[in-house]
Amino acid sequence: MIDVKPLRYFVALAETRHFGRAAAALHLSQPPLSRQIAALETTLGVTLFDREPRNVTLTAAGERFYQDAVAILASIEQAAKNARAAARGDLGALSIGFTMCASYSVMPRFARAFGAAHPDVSLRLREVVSNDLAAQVLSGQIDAAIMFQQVLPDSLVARVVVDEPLCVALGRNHPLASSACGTNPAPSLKIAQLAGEPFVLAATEVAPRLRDTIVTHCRAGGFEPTVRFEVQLQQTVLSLVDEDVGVALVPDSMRKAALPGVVFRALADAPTIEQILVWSPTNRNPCLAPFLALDGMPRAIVSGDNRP
Amino acid sequence: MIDVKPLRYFVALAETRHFGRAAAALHLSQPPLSRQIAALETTLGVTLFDREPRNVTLTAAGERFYQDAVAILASIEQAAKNARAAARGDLGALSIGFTMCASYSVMPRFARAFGAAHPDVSLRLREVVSNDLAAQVLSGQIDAAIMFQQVLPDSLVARVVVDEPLCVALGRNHPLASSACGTNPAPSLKIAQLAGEPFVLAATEVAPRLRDTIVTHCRAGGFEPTVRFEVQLQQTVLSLVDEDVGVALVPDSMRKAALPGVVFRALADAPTIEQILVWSPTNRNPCLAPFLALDGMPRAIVSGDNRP
DNA sequence: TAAAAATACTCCATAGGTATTTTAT
DNA sequence: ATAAAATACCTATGGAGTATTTTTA
Repeated sequence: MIDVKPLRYFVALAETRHFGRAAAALHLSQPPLSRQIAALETTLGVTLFDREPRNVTLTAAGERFYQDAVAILASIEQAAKNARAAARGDLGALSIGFTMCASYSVMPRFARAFGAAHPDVSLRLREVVSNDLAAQVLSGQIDAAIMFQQVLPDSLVARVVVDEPLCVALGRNHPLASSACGTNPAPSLKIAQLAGEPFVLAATEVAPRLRDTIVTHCRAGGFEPTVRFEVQLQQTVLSLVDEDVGVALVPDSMRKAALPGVVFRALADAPTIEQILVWSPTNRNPCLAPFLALDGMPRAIVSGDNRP
Repeated sequence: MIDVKPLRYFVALAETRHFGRAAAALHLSQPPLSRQIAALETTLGVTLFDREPRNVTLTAAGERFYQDAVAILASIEQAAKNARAAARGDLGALSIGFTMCASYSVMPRFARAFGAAHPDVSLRLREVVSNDLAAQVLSGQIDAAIMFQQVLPDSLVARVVVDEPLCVALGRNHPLASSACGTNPAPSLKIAQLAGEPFVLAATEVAPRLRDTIVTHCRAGGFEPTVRFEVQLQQTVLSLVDEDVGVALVPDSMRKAALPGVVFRALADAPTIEQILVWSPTNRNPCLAPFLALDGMPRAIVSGDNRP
């Protein structure tokens, strides 16, 4: 296998077409250059230069080899740069899993900020329905996840990235929806006003904390919510409210996902629901640290160390 | 600059993830492999492997460097192959200049045969009007030329590639054209029948031998041709005949370039005109020899040695 | 404790230097 | 005759081998 040194010598000679000057440019005396070139020609089994006492020229094979050699030397330089960039986290890939609810709150902001700061890192965004995100982070399938606040394995750490109030979603024809008309801003609803309404709720296994928060708030208002429909996604919650089959408490950012038949109203003394960014502190992906260090990334630490 | 040896060692280790087995695969003992990898990491300023006593794994930077290293090693192999192919004349470029007249005779055949036998040689075909082809071959602008037979500089060699009879080109309304009707094959014309006709001829400086041949043949038929129009290209000769402004003797292969108003007729005792392939015996382009050795390439040697 | 990588130390192959010869104009 | 590349010969760097130590699961 041809070595890099002969390639560098060859390129220098091809460019000067003079053994003495090429050797000088290489900080080398002339004889070793002659020997290296001769050895290279022997290895290739090809004459690269036509030598005349005052005229060294490339053969056709030499011309071709020159093009290739220059490209090879450049690609070696580039490989070193790439390795360093990858070690810094400036080059590579980062997989982020997130519940679809996050796509209305922090995810777009993170994606824009990270993409601008690290254009050579491929950000692989994985929307998921179920709540196996923590397991995926543990197994290394994804580098980080954004999900509703929940109890995590000890080996994972997390940070709150969203803490938003819940609001009320009502069908357009619901009596409490029309009471908003004409008033600006519409007055907050009190949770007690929803007593007896059929509720649309996310399933416990998908978003336990969200469901707990809603149920607890209803109880504080003096009633037990009637769970008419149980779904997985907040988007589906709204689709059902849109059909006027029930009411719901949803994260405020879901207002972005408004459907024609859905009216949102603020909730007095609204409880908040947190979304957290979860990762493994043993994660070796150098792209993760820059992601965690993003400008505008909330700092609140939920548990453990915040360094990967 | 990183050397090839460390790259090979790195790739072997990346693929086995085991210093001992990688060293064995490299026909090497383990310590030098450890040292080379450590030196590579120092050079790059990057950790490529996470070493645990029973588990060597690539870091993110290592994964990236592995991709690049494999590509580099492959491109070095390829460069060596390319150089050898270029030396054999299987890879490169060959410039052939030719008069446009040749594009109706041998050029297409040569191009097809050469392209099939040497798919990686770029055949650069240069159509020219004037007769400076010999000068271009001498100066190295083109590797070979196809032209009408003519006197050449001593330093060039040539070979006849076409020797074709002349035929008569007449306007459709010419009396001698209509006499062909109903007879198959049309009888040959005798040159004496063209006595007194206005002739369209190529200029002496463009195709001296062709012009000489025509004039000589007319004289043998007992008349001196009246040169009404003098042009550079045989294509233009036919355009003028098409307009019925004169008659012409043209190489038989020009029948392919028939225009609507042109009728061709064979000529009794037709003189022939040769086209030659010209090259410099000192030409260093390895692609030239395969071209000269093409199957179906006529062997007749006009002058000098036929080896470049 | 054991498998495996890192380190210590030695040796030799080879790259590079100096002096000289060869070569082709 | 001369510029320039090739060759001869010597030196020294550094890569590879053997033996040993260190590491951590």
